[in-house]
Amino acid sequence: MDAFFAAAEQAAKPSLRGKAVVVGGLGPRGVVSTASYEARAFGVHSAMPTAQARRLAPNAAYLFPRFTLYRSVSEQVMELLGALSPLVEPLSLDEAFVDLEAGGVAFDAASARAVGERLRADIKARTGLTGSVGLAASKMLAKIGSERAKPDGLVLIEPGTERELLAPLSVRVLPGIGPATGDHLRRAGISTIGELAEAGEDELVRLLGKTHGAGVYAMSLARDERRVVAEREGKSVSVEDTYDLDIHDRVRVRAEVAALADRCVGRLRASGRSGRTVVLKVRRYDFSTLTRSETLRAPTDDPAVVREAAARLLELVDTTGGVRLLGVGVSGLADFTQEVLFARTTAGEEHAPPPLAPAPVPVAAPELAPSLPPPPRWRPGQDVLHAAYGPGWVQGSGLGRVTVRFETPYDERPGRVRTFAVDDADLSAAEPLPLVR
DNA sequence: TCTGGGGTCCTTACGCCT
DNA sequence: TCTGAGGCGTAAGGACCC
Repeated sequence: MDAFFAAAEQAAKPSLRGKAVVVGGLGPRGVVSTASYEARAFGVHSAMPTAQARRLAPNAAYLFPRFTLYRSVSEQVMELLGALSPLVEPLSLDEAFVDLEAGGVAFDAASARAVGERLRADIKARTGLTGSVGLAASKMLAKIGSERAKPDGLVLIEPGTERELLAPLSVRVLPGIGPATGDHLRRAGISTIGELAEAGEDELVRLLGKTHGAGVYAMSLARDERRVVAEREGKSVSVEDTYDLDIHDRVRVRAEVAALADRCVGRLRASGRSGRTVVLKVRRYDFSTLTRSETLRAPTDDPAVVREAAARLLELVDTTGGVRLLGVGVSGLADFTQEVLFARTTAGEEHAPPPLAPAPVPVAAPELAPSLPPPPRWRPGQDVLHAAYGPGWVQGSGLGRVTVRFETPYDERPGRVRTFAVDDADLSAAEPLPLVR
């Protein structure tokens, strides 16, 4: 999908169509998730601090992400992909690999192109948004093709033309070559994919290590044998928060870690899984990041167990000077719940692991501890419903007032703007409307 | 007012076991 | 009994991706 979050917001909000839109964190430490193409013209791009974006594009609309909307659009698109092939591998909400051969819908360049164009039309009709398609013989080339197809295009890489196409491109277009590896290679005098191929496998292995070097060399020759795999199971679950101001108070740090542990377990349980390794992440005032982890004797989904492990890990780290980020994660995921696991071990195993301390055998599902106070009520971009004026979205709020624009995805023209007291009884939060009726 | 949140994978180091 | 190689699990950090 092209500029996915920003495009979805423009589709939802007629007044933003054709305008610079920036979606991301809006706090003092926020970063840009997605900039509309109009905003990119000002130099705004993903991962840029929002503060910097505001300097470059002060008149753009700045919106919080609305993941429920993006997820529902994503599901619609994935459904269309599923109709093409049983082999669909989602990479994120807005990107997926599809094995057209396995779907039996394409057998040559012409039929693949036809399928791609029909898919783009279907995506547009179903979601109102544009997507780009890359067609090629491997994942790597399909991905490079789709990048070159953006926005709103299709690129087919003919078999046999791959190396010629890759040779002049920057090494940075290859998946797995980021800023660090890119710099590393540049210092070795390698900046294009052609130079990568010329350098040879031995040299790349020497520069980048065995796995990475060999992988990068293969890609430079357009060799990529990775299969499209559907339904990959997640391997970890984590939750983290960056605070607007560094936290210095150790008591407060402990409280935040406990709350994060509960949120993490909430998500773990929602996915019906349990985990064995608890990870605490701390980013200090100077942006140095460290992790501490502890592996339990058995997987757990008990909030108290995770909370206590995280608390123990916190005691291993020095937070004087302040912390800007805290995170709690669980990895080593298993499908067994603790109850099932203990039922198994007590049933017959000779060397059943001793129970965790504290004894984790839950009688009833333990309750999650209450979390911290919710964030401010009205966030830019948020959907609202007014008793008299109907559906709209929050343009901004402050000084006890909230400004709302009343318009829906189905309007052709921008809607009216009105301002209310933040606690106006007629105004309530609402769910996003579908982009297409 | 520099630098999010959710992930994956790889490398290195170390202790332990065979 | 000593020594070494190799495998494995664990821990920590870093690169990368969207």
